[in-house]
Amino acid sequence: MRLTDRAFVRRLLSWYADAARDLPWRRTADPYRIWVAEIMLQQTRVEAVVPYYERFLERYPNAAALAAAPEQELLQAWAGLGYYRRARLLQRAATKIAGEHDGQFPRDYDAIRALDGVGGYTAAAVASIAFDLPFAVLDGNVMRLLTRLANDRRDIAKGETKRALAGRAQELMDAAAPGERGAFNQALMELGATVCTPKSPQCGACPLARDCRGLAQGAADTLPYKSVRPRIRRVELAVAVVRRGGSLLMRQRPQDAAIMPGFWELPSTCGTGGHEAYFASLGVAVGKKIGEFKHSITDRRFRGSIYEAALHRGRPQGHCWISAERLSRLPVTTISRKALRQDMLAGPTQ
DNA sequence: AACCCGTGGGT
DNA sequence: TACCCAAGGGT
Repeated sequence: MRLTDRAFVRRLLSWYADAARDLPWRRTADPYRIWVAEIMLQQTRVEAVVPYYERFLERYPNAAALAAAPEQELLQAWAGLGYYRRARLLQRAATKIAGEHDGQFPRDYDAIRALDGVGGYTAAAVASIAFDLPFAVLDGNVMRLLTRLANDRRDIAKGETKRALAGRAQELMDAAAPGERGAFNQALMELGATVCTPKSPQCGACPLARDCRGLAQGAADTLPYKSVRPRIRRVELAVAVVRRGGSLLMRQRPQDAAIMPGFWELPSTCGTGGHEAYFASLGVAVGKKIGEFKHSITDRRFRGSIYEAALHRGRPQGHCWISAERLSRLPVTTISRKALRQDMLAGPTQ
């Protein structure tokens, strides 16, 4: 007996009613708060978002407050969450809401989709969760779930496959009743995130297991198939910690930098060999190595060495002395925060 | 379509 | 250790 789409929806919602995690953004009906959550959740795990979410909303409780935020303060609130373009696009969209929409969050799909930083996924998520509109989401969780259920071995890196899966997700959404749309989308993603996981899926706890063709073929954990493999670039990095009293020598990344524009960082240079020469050109004398760190940024793998250092000449071009007090209110790159943490462990110098 | 953008946790 | 990949979007 084939599972009808309506039965699929009912079984999934029944499971979700019991199994849904209690998450901060599930305790509100405010479209602004739901939107902020969805932006933070883009390519980012729930556990990483939670500590940022409440703090961010306390600071920026509505679109007008977000639109008015100083950029450095906004980036500081986002620092460590990654994909920093999201923060700027979020603010641009908030300005649009405060202006063009008169402070009212747009209530139809096309207007939501037109907001900066909102693509197909986020527009469907906000439209369904905040306004009960019948738009199906398609994210990594849903693709994994659907390909496993159908034992579908098509390549999810291809647009054609994604369009087909989006069509299937929308068919299922069309079987959801008014009042169920937001929960249905969240239930699909929740099942993908907690049961139908990429590795070692918990098929014994899955409400759809007896209708899963991937499981029947013993192949659930080999799906989905994705052709593209990223190529990894390895980068060596040397970082200098220069202290003067309670201040640190820092520099600000250019506004047009590809990575982390506008963020503050310790003086640093790529490559293993020539870091002394580079630091010398700044007037910085490198002392002993006080630590190491690792860090990944998308396809780059940084291995860093941290050096204690001193400045003899004047303050080098483009660098500033920043007190710890002021630094706490500025956006600092994660690499520099890791280096400073290591420096503190090595023993705070004078 | 292909490439770019962070970060942390799981295996 | 090395790799995978997550509630994606912009260009």
